[in-house]
Amino acid sequence: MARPPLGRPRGFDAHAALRAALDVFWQRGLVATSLDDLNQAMGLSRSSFYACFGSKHSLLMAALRCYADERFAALTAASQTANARAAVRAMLATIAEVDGGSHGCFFCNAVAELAPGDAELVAFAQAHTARVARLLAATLVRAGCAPAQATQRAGAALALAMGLTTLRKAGVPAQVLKPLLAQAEIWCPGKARAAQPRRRT
Amino acid sequence: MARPPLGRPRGFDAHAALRAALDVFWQRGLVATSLDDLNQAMGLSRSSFYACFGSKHSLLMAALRCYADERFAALTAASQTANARAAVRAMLATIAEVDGGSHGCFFCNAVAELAPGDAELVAFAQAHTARVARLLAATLVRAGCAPAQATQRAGAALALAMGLTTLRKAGVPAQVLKPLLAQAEIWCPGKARAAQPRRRT
DNA sequence: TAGGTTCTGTACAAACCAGTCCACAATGTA
DNA sequence: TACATTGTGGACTGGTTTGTACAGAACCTA
Repeated sequence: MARPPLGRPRGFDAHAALRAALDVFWQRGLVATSLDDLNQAMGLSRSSFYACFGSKHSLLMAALRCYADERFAALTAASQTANARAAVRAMLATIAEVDGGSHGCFFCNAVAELAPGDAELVAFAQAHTARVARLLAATLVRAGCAPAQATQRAGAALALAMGLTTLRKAGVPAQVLKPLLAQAEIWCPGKARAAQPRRRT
Repeated sequence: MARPPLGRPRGFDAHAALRAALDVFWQRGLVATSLDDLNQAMGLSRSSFYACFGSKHSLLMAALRCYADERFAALTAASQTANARAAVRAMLATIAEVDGGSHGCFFCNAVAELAPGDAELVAFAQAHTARVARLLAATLVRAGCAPAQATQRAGAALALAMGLTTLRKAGVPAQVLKPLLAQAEIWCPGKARAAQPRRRT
């Protein structure tokens, strides 16, 4: 077992090609990107492309999975910050990608462009959304949030961060958006906020 | 003045056709929708289409403006609810379109699919986003929020509501999303919240 | 070196795309 | 009725789309 591959070996790195394809998809949009665009960016010919990736749609799904897994890994790392409140903050900043360019979140873009018409994509999006929400809720609990509230607060915080990526694409500058993320900290218990002076009116 | 139009009158209602086109764009995606799709839905031929709308892109922009204006009118109506807190709630529900289908928000979809490559769309998106945020901030102020904080809270609430539309497209059921909207009410001053028991730890 | 296996460049096919053109139909005015 | 003006149906164009076919190159084993 662990046989060396038979025949002529590939002249390219499939994962590097996938990353290149992801960038092109991200920049130009999913439907708007043609196979010629992709092959040019990946540096391979039509036959190599089809032999390796099968079709445009399966390449798209592979790129989406690649992106989502990368982001989830970054999210997991952020969630392990010692200070739980800082971990929540880091996670939300990671989701919102406020320091990224103005192309928004690739996952959100894919969902907005293809759902609900693409069943495979919706199934993946559902699963990915769920795991992110779970991780965020767990971190909120670690920050002192009651489990019963954590799910809803995690969902709201996730929506807030995702919405920021859309606002970024809509032309709102990053420096305007960045402070908005701090508004989510109101869902983290255990800290006094000058912004919330009254308890009851 | 007010001359009767010369020559043969149009055999269709341009605004109804625009609405039909909007629906097709919304359902299938912007780039993925072809002129044949559109003309079939609008019930008109290629020449009539080009005579009336000029190009696919200008039809798209017209549909987007139509949609945005309709939503902004609904938002304005919601903002005039007597009770300011209820007005905020109604505005957020309007933005999130939680009771709509699973095709999300057409405006968000358009931004996600075409920005930042489409300068005309980005310019419009920026302007529309700004007017919505302004209206929301003003309503927050009416609800008792300090003007200095209202802008940021309005931005955060807007992002939350927009994010919910993306989550909806990602396959999260509406009944899960709907209660998340209530989390935004934490930004409305003047109400006791059982969810925020401690002031300091 | 010989043979089996896998990659790759190019040509090709069939469908689809946005947009143009033109003959003709339908209207108002004189 | 004759004419000017505008809308409409359908054919047409030149280009692009995704996907396939095939001949040959590159590699491993024996």
